Amino acid sequence: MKKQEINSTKIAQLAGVSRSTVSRVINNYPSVPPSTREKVMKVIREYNYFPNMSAQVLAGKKMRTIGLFMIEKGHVSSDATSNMLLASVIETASSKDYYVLTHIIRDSRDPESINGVKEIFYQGRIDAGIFIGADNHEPFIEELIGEGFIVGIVDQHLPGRHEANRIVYSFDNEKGVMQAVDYLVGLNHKNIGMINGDMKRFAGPAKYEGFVKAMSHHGLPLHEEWILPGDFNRRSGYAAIQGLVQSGVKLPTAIIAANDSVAFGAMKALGEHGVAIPEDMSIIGFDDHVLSSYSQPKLTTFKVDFGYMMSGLTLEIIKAIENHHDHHVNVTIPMELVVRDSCKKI
Amino acid sequence: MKKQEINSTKIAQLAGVSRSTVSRVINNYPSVPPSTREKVMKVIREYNYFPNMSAQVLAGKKMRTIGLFMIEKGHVSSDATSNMLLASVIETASSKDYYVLTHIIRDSRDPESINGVKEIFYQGRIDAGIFIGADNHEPFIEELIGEGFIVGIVDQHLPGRHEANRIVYSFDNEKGVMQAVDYLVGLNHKNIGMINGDMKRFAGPAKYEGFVKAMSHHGLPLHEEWILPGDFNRRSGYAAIQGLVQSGVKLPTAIIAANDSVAFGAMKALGEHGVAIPEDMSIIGFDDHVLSSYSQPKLTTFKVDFGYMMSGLTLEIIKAIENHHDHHVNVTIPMELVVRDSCKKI
DNA sequence: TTCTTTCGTGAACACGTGTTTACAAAACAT
DNA sequence: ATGTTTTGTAAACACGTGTTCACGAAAGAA
Repeated sequence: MKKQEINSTKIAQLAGVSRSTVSRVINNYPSVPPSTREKVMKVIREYNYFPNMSAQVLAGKKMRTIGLFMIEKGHVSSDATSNMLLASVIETASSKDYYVLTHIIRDSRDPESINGVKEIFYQGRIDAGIFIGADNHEPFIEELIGEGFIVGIVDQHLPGRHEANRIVYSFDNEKGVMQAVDYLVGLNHKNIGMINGDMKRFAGPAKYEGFVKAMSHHGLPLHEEWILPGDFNRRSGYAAIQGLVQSGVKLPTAIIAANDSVAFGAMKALGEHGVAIPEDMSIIGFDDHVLSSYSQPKLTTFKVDFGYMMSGLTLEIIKAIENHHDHHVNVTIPMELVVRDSCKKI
Repeated sequence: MKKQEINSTKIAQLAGVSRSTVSRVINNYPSVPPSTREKVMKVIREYNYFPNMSAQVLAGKKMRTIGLFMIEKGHVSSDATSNMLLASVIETASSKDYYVLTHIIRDSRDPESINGVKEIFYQGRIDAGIFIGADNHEPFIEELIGEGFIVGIVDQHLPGRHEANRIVYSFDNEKGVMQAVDYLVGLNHKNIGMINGDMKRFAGPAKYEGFVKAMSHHGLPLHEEWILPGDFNRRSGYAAIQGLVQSGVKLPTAIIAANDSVAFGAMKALGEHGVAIPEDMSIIGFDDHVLSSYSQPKLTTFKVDFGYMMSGLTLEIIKAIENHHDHHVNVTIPMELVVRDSCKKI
């Protein structure tokens, strides 16, 4: 392990200046004249010298590293989405000369697991952390914010919570569902049901709120038996329809699914019961999953720009790191209806 | 930014011992008696103290961080595979208390791009790096190994290259293709063609070697016009078949594709020309892509265990980091034939 | 020319930790 | 009771860098 033997002292000796001057050259101090600067730079380039990061950080500089924490509650989300989220964060960070430390949280209720996360922050491995897939108001995240760490959260919204160092980016789930209801009403639907997602996550309650508001706005009654629980998974969509059919109640003419996976599950169950889509039942999803344009029929859904979201969040995080004064942001991003073949005018 | 105000000196004062003793407690020195240890640990826990990583590294400890470099030559590989590779590395590293810094290399021929990679190594941000998607004998990787950095490479094989600090894990592409030929010969095929992958990558030449060897072993002639170039992408499989059909030469009765994507492209082109699979043409792929069991017909292919590969590679990398003596490994992993519906006895 | 200001740079200190050295106190052996 | 080993801990140094402070040299002003 003979590497890393070159340091700023050696560079200083070779260039015939003091170590301070080397440091000034590296950090672009204007006081050093061009002749000296070039003399030092020549040696630096020749010896492939890069300042040691640990020493720089110890001396007060930033790590230039962002932690990316992906919370995966049981369900393995090995789909293309998390890949895109990750790529977007990495590329955006990279463009600002920042690095990304990726970490997977298998179970955010396991003390051992969250201790590992706290360790990363307290050890000073990262300047800030981004959490993906967190429940609303996850205690250990609140604790980190309370300790003064900079935290970015995706798809979460805590009304009234605008503390320093909390950067929140969310999609406008509420307005999305309202738009979905508007669209279905425009197709003459009056009996509209919903399969929601996990109510502990932000998107669940938000979508519920939107549904209630929109139905009330159109003067339509709310049938409790058509508001089905789910957890954002395909299986839960399947189970919701199964339960609904087996309960024997009249079916709605349209269903809003919390996301495309749920919609796929529901479509499978509906197919098995001989309910034709969109002839007998219109269905609308969320997220514009890659498979949505391959399903049978092609799924009408809402397109959400994950790349835009993560890029914006990452830039805001970097701003928070570099600004001394405390920084907080709460951005809501609209989604866009993509009309395909799963809804029909009645 | 009031955090991180707690350090080992404070802990020492609060526990009524010297800073050295605190350090000894943290690093599990046997010389400190249980009473003292407990006294110190109590304060450490109470104040949520974690040693500062930068200071530890500066004092000689390891970063406990592995760089994961994903080389993406133009083609965006946003598929499930890279996600699994990443997850496997992170989980394995995490189990040994190591962290992963993920970096995307958009173009490994761009000097700016490779300078960014070198910077990560030379700054001491990582103890070792893993490269995914590298060409054989990529110059900047060789340079890093030459500098004494620990490097892990996936799916590469440089005969005779067993230098220290080079950890190579590859699938046995050569034997895989030989097995494929054996299987097809067992189905009475004699006219066997191949659509290969990028010859600059390891898997390309290895598969070609295997093909030549196996055909010769069975005493079958090598038809040069049936050995088609490709680059591991769906499009290249499509183009290969298009070219073959348009050239007017007699078609083989079976084709070995470099991977499943290539096979899918080939199947699409064959379908467009009215060639039925497997009736008129048998086809066999590699990698057991998630879509392979959904294609029409379901694709016979070779299953490769990426998780096993990355996990093994990561563990070996950690061994190299922690062992003082130089370490090198070159592991070849077999693949397993998965028979589905795309090959037929003639 | 002499005094003042600007410019350039070296010396010294700080950051937080691991480790080596040295030394006192306790335990043991005679 | 005295000499010897063991045990536990404190003080000092090292790691590589950024930054402050002070000071000499050069440039400008009177």
